[in-house]
Amino acid sequence: MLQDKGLSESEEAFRAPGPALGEASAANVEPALAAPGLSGAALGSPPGPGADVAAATAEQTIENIKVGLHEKELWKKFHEAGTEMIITKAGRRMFPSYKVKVTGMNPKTKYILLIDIVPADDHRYKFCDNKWMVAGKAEPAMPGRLYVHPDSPATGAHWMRQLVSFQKLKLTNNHLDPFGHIILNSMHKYQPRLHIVKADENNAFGSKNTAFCTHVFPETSFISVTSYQNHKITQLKIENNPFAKGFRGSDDSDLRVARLQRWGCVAPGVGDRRGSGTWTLTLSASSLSSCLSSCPPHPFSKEYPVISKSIMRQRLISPQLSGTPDVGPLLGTHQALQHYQHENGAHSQLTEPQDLPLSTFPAQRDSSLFYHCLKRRADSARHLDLPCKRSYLEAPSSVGEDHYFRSPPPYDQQMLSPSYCSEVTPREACMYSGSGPEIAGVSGVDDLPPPPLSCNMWTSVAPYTSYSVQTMETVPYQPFPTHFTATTMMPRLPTLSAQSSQPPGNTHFSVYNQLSQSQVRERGPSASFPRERGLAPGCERKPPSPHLNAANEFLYSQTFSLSRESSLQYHSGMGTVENWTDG
DNA sequence: TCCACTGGCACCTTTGAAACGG
DNA sequence: ACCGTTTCAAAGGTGCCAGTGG
Repeated sequence: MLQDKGLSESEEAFRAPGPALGEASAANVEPALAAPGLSGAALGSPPGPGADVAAATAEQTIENIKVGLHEKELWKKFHEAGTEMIITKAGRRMFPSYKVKVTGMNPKTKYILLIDIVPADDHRYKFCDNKWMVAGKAEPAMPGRLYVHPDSPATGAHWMRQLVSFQKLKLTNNHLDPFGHIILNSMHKYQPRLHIVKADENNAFGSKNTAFCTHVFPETSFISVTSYQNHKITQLKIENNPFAKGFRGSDDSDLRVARLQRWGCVAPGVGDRRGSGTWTLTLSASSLSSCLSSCPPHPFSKEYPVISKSIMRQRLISPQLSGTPDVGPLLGTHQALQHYQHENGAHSQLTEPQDLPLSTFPAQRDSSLFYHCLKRRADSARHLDLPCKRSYLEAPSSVGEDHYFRSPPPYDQQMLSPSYCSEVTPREACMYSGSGPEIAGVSGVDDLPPPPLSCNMWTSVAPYTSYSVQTMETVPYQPFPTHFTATTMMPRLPTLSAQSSQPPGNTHFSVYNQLSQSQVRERGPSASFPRERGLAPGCERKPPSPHLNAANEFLYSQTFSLSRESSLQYHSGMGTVENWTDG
């Protein structure tokens, strides 16, 4: 299902100017790729000598896949300021957009790449005193959805040929979103995760080599907002997003604002390009004129940073900002504080996020690397039979994006979920959901009844911080003997992780999964699940490909497969763990 | 009164079809 | 007829802002 559009999108992203891939990706050059006949350049072209290719690809398993975050430096900039993502009813793209460079895939094997966004914690936030503070307990999570890359499934060669761009992913706060956008709660913190699922036609889900891996880049975490709270984020967006170019200060009025700003003359009312601003003019005409005349003219350059209206406005609002004579010292102080916290591990002692700016949260994970591999051994291909997932959507075909799926819910909340489809509304936005019985079977928790599937069960997505893990600077392959989920196991690294020697920018989490043979055997027949009940016309009109269904169901099932002991797997490795449950 | 949220706006980039020329 | 380039309009992505409602 290679879509030209998606391909061009990826190609465009690959050619787009900007920071190169982060160090993490640079380090992700796989030995397999360096094998004779399989150089990186050769991946996108017909392979070299067959023997070499065969030898190289034989070693390329799911755990060898490396993912590098594109524009890592940009992400880090946002991260340091506390990334915010606008969510709207109609859906808003993420910026920076999620783009990755993938290496280490088998060029001939088909993979599905998908993203889900899970709560980073169970707090609701508010922006107070120029920093994010906890404002209470999180609201029930929105129905989890997956965004499957439109190129999926595609061969490893395809994915590795160019950047994989998820820039068309959209976020919404509309609980009844009919477009399949990822639904989030405003003022909550989230963590995007990338899943790579093996989906080769000759090796589909259920075959003995089925596996998937999950990659988490802590610097991509963000707080969802309906309007920007932090002016630094606004400014970063304006400066870096081409679509926001219209808000870059480039005319005379903004020049004047910048000039005023540089000399400490805050003059609300100037710089409004459309004349529709409502700033209160606090400077007299004479003082304004004085400021203007006393400020030296300057060209736009980095030396004279552009000051947008948003900065002006927010500085006026914020007492801390309004008295600041220059943007430089302001930002410098903020960054210096963050630097201090990082350098001294100060934030590692702060257990109450209320006291922390957003930027300090991710830093707790920045210095740590989580990596795990789990071989999946399945002797049955029963779950290969993946009928069309039910759809609760009656979206027009033009907007029926089959690359959106429901995201796997957390294990613990699934178990507490009410019955399936009990409160499904016609416009319920989940496009395709997974199925239940096999999921329950996979869980391996035999004493627990299969969780009745319900849309309600998706209304809660556990924070990926539900389980703590230790710092792991090395990334050994480590088989998981028991049930495992990528959804709920996203670790909150212990606070001491900030003291790790691992550079923050070099780390991300990778989780590799593979079911045990016995687990698959215990799976009940898929047919036992009433999939077709409540099937919406939209599903029939545009059913997802079996691969996408499989991806969804696979991840879905992995969610259910978590058992308590699985979280203990995080104990293995280096480092210490204070506690394993999120208090 | 506060503040999260919404819809409309202007500005901009992107995209794709049409027009044009070699 | 084909191909490559240019032009242009529509579509869509931005942040801003006044208004709304809980």
